[in-house]
Amino acid sequence: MTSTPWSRPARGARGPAPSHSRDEIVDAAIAMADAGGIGAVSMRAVATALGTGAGSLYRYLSSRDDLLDLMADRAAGELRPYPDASGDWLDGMLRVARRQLELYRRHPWLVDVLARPAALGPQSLGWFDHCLGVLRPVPAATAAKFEAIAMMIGVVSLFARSESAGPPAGFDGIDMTAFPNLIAALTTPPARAPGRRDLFDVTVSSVLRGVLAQNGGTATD
Amino acid sequence: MTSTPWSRPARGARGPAPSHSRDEIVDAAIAMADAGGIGAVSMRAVATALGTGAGSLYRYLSSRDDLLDLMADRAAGELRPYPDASGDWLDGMLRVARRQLELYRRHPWLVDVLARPAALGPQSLGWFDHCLGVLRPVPAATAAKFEAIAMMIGVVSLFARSESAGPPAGFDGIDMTAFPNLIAALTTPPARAPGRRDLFDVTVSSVLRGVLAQNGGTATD
DNA sequence: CGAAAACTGCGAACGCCGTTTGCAGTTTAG
DNA sequence: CTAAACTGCAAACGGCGTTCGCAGTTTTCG
Repeated sequence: MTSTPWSRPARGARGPAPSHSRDEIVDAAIAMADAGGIGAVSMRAVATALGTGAGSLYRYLSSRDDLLDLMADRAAGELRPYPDASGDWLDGMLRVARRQLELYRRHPWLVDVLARPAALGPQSLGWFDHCLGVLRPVPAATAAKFEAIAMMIGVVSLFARSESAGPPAGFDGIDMTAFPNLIAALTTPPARAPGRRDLFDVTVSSVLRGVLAQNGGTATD
Repeated sequence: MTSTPWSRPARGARGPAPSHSRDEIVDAAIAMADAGGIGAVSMRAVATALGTGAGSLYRYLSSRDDLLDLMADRAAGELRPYPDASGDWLDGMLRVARRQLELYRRHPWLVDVLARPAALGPQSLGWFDHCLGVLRPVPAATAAKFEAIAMMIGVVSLFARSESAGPPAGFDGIDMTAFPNLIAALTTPPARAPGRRDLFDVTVSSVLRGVLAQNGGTATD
């Protein structure tokens, strides 16, 4: 029913050879997303870049969501090779998180694609498997590890989003006198540029420690 | 140029009295979003619910984004009255965070609306002001407090998103033998339902402590 | 008072989107 | 050699946000 793109073969065995391929389409789509955001990735635009019509893409993909899933998994492949998993598990996860943040910086559209319910592909699963390997020495339940990884993904995407977002819109036409704390905060000059990298490490570490430290690994694992 | 809905008057002073109002439109839009998600809020659908045409809404709103901003600020108003700000600041922020999570549960579309660059309205600013008040006793720089609040918003939205999201899609057509850690994790029976509330509190506390504890409040504030 | 200006609602239209469909041509299976 | 299964492609469908023009209503001002 709800088949993922990886469960369907790339082509049949009867007709003429296809002029394009899934990989080629995904390449073009990623290039457009890198340049103009995920909103620039329309079936018509991708098809035009490939010199064909929008409807022709449906010979290779079952929907636009399908394409986005393929794009996400392709991008996840860029996380290879995975950082060293030996040593302290927290350091290992921090290396993973930093590498993931770099990926989000390289492909800001990934944040939007992952915010939507997505089908996991082999690259994403491989990355997930690596994370579980890093967390192997941690004496926590499996469910807790899953949640820790999910939270790490979320925190990384939060940083990526805040980096690519502009300053908050101005407060035109709003009476500010009712917000004394806000006025006080905004009128004080910004002390200095906060260490973004430190904040990232601190936050990721805090979340991982918080989620995984609540109790020992009972049950099965 | 990029005027917010709050900087534009609700109506002029010359023509006939309007048949509708911004509040009425926002009410209808929120009702539709609660029922069918943010995707169900189309200009045509909202207009139909009000017994008029899609184009007529542009007498009250300058765009659909405008409507979403108004919806978000209306929802933020539901956070009033704000929880007690006295006592330990971490407890105070936890109360704020829990109340915010309840709001997200009541209006799941809020997560999607806030993920997009939004214009802050008076209700949102009032809530922000309250947060700054709770954080007043914390000896940290203003920028750090802003980042702490932003991170708290992000973490709360992560929890809200994970609650409303279904289980991850199956792995049809993917060779699993390459992911030994994943297999091991999936074949172990789930120990027991994890304490979601505890996880929420722990995570929010971890993030706030992590972001705000890195150094004393130097500089001006 | 009367004319001009500024507003109102509204239906039609524009350009974009994802997707479906039908048709003509090509390759393979039996 | 026929029939099935595939290919590319252009047209069309329904939906979207938004714009535009028109007719009617209310206010302002000479």
